[in-house]
Amino acid sequence: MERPLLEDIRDRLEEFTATEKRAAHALMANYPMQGLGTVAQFAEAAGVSAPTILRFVARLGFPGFAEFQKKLRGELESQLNSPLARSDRLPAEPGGDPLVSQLLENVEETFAHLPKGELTALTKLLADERKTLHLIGGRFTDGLARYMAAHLRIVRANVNHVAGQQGNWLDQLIGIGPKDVIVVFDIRRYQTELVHFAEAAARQGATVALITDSWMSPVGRIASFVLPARVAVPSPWDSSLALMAIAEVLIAGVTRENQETAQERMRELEALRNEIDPSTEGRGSRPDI
Amino acid sequence: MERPLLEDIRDRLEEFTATEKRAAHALMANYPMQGLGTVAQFAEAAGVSAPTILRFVARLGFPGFAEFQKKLRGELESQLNSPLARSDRLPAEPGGDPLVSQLLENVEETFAHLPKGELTALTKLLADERKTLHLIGGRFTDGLARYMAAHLRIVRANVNHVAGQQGNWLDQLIGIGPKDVIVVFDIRRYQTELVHFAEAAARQGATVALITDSWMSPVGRIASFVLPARVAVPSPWDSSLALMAIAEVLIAGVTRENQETAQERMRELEALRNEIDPSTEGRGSRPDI
DNA sequence: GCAATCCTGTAACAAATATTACAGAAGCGC
DNA sequence: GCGCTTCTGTAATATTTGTTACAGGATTGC
Repeated sequence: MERPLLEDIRDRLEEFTATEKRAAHALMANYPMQGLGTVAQFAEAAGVSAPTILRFVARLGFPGFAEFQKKLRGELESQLNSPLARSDRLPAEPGGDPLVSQLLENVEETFAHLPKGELTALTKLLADERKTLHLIGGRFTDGLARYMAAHLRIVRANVNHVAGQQGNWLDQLIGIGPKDVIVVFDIRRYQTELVHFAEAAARQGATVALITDSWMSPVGRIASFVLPARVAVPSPWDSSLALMAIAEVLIAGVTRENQETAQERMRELEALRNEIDPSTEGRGSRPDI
Repeated sequence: MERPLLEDIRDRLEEFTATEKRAAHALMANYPMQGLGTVAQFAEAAGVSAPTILRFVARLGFPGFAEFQKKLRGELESQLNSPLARSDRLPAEPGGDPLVSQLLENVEETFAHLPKGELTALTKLLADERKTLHLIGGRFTDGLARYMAAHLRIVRANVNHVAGQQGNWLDQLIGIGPKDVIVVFDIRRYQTELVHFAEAAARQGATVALITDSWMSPVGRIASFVLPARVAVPSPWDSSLALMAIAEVLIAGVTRENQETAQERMRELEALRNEIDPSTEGRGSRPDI
């Protein structure tokens, strides 16, 4: 991240003219709000003329007042979106809804108790491009497997989402062996088909990783990695939110492990996309894929 | 001290017109920064015209945009000058993984800003069994649509997940009309196909509900319900966790609204299951389906 | 079905703001 | 002390922004 403008101004104070110093002091005294009004307001607060403010801003390296304000806004937005700032703005109870509170607590508790070594080891395994990944979920968790596969196949090769009719899953066991990794999402009610699939894959030498609830899917018996999540909420349903959070952390971890390959693949995808639809070029700063 | 404008807006949401609601959502999603730019910028973010923003501001009780901005500036200055905010300006080490912290913040922030009335109204609409629900997502959010559909079709009839090749989506527009509700999951990069599908459905009289990110999918222009979620995390990816949390709250809400019908359907499903596989009977205390 | 009312966007206009040109003052070097 | 350079504010201009008028579409009530 770029250093805050405030630090830059403080370091360069001695190179300013007398009136530029007054502008700098006025800004520092009420940072960043003083710079977010008009040139005239800033000038009045500093006791100088409007063109002097513009010269000050130009000396800081901005082509115009608008760019200067853009920088201040960016800093302010980052600050406002930090955790501490947010707690000051609203009551501590997010919405006061017990369901929402429990959802948050589930995610929080899940990561508080998740073995870091297990998470790190699984991340590295999933980042290993010599392996082929197969992601599979049950009736309610297939969306998570699908979500994770959609992301991983962008940052690495050989990612397969085991989809379609459950009766056809066994077809996809053909050729599975020690170079394969099976990632299973399975929460109550555990699905017998998932257990069978995972057991068969393990017999053929594949590594099995399980993302499940606290009561442990039967797949846990043969899995090399088990990541349990809190799913209980005041509702007739179990919540998959914490499993989703685990999936996102794994996705981010694999992307970080394979940073160069990931960026290469994203560029290729972007190039393909621009061939198909050039109007989407240059939309955002993060990987627009 | 005067109550924050944010709370005032949230409480008065139901008295706003459709476009004023969009202005309110846009402001709430990026409060207060969204209101500190120009009328044109605010209008673009909300997907409405500049005069609509001025009408919105007038309805809030401000004689002009300048007074509205003055109010926002005052709140922001108070916040920046509070001890908590000042301590945030110092370097701080977040406890634990910054990614996990941000995931939690996103969910927390999403529900802190989510309008309760909007959420309640959408829950009731989704619970209305005279309606047919169609859930649709993009490349990364299809899993969420799938997840929500898998739950809803257990507690009510007439739930359709719009799946398959995007080229075939238009087929599913046949027969869609005022009795249909389209639930769209769309985050950056917004998919043109989703926009087209939603626009076509709206033209045919369907109600459109959008679950999106803070920057508002273009679907927001024609949606009757908009639920924005925080998606930014310290990763090359956007996070869908907060959208997932919204989906879970809606699922729980619809289940609560249709409690008797839901229990009836769950019993029927359990009976069907026991005909096929009696060994699973009586496994758990919650609806085992 | 029609009239009245409300909502909304477009276009035009008024007002505000950012920027530039220019001239006077101040400072510095010879 | 003078000439040159730099600094600075005023005024003018260009540009941007806020606001209003108006017209078309949607909604509602009779």
